[in-house]
Amino acid sequence: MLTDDAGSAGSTRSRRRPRGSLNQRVILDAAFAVSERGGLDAVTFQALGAELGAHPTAVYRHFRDKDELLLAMIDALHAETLAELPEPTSDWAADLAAIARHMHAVFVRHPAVAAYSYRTARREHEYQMVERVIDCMRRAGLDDRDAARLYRVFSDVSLGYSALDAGLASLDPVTRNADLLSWEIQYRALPPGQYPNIAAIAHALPALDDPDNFTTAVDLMIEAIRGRAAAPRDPNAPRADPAQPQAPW
Amino acid sequence: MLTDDAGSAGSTRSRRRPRGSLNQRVILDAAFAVSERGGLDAVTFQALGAELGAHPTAVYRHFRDKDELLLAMIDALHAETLAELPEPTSDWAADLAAIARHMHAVFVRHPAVAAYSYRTARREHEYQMVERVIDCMRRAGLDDRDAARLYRVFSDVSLGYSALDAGLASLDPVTRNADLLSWEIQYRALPPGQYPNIAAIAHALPALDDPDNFTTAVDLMIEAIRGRAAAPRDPNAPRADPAQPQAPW
DNA sequence: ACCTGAACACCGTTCAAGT
DNA sequence: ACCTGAACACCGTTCAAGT
Repeated sequence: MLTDDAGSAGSTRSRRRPRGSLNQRVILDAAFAVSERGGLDAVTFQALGAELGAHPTAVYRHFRDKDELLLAMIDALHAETLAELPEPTSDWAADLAAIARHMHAVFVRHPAVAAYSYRTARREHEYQMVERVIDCMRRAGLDDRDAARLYRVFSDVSLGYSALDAGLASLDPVTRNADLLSWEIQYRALPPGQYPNIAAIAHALPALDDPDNFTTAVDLMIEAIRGRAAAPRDPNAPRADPAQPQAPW
Repeated sequence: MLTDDAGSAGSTRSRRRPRGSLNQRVILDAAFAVSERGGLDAVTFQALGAELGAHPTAVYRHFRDKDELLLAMIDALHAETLAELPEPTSDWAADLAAIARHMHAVFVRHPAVAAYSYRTARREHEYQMVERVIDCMRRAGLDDRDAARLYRVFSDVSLGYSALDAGLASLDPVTRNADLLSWEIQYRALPPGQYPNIAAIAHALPALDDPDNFTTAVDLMIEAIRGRAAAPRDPNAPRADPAQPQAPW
């Protein structure tokens, strides 16, 4: 005997939601739905209210503020990546490439949120991603110090590059095409006298959004990690003072 | 005989600006001043008006809209990088590292703007940065196709990583410290049974904002570029169809 | 406990009006 | 040509009130 008028007339989303049916999961789904249509800027409390069939400020009962909602959306990206990731194999390099490729794919699929993902989510699924990358680094044969450093660098490069590609993908079509075309046309029209190197290789320039750019970056990182795992550490590199024992974590 | 009341009382920024003294240069300086104090969100037309001693909408005479202003700010970052960059030497690898390091330094110095720099500025100073990076790639001995691809990847990694670090730096102090501390504390408190690899190398984890992270990323890229320049191209890699001649750009 | 209504102090952008 | 004033359709967040 709810005041629910489902099935009758009314605009697309104005169905009234029964009391108590609002929760973080439902709100997150609504936030992604809105962001997919109009970008992250479209994720306003008013839009969420309309999408959910609730009052705009009802969301405040479930997320302290907008930042809290954003961090939950970022963690959802990590969750989606993990869900699609195949089990680790015996090949650390292949596993590392798979992690990066899947993360990139998920980010580009949800560009509006991904463009904001320089924030540390500090949530469960982010921890699990970290765990898997460090696992690869240790299996590569790196010592703790290199494993820790290169985990961080590999993750940051993958994240930063994915965010970059997502940022491009999340632009409104008009702006994005202007950015993309500037590489197809504008750069090839630059005066060769002033820009001789651009002119010389303009014929080979990959598109700004060529997905091979990212995979090449990942390949380069793995090649370099392989080299470092094989080579002995540079004796000139700064070292932790041996008089200070390692902390007992 | 201007209606200028300089020197008398009045609030910090309310000096009235003489007609005709507004231009893109002056507005850009004001925009950076505002963004340095309160982040990019603080760069509103009202704030610009107050900073300039002019009506908020006066800016519209000089920039079509806010996007146009933002792109000009990004190009200003490239200009600042170029201004601080030493002349190229005979060592392409050192030159490449210098370009990346200077760009990163400028980005972290202007974090609010840099966090938005996934946009292609399509302006003079961006062109000059591109020219210099491609120059290094060609001096490394790469053929046109590799020079073009690796220019793009190296630039994107440098840009993406710099934007990531800038994003972290541009957070308000409270939020930033929460993100930073999560690596100092939260990650070391994770259950070792569930996260064995994190636990194993937690003692060696670099800080989220450790500048060596970025330089390590640059070093890895250069090591891999050096490897590719030395090695003959992989014959199994996909190749352009030799029946299709190169476009005559 | 969960949600709504109304209010507050903001935004970017447009457009007619002033000088 | 350059700048101002007023208006429009929005924002996130707070808080008292309803159920």
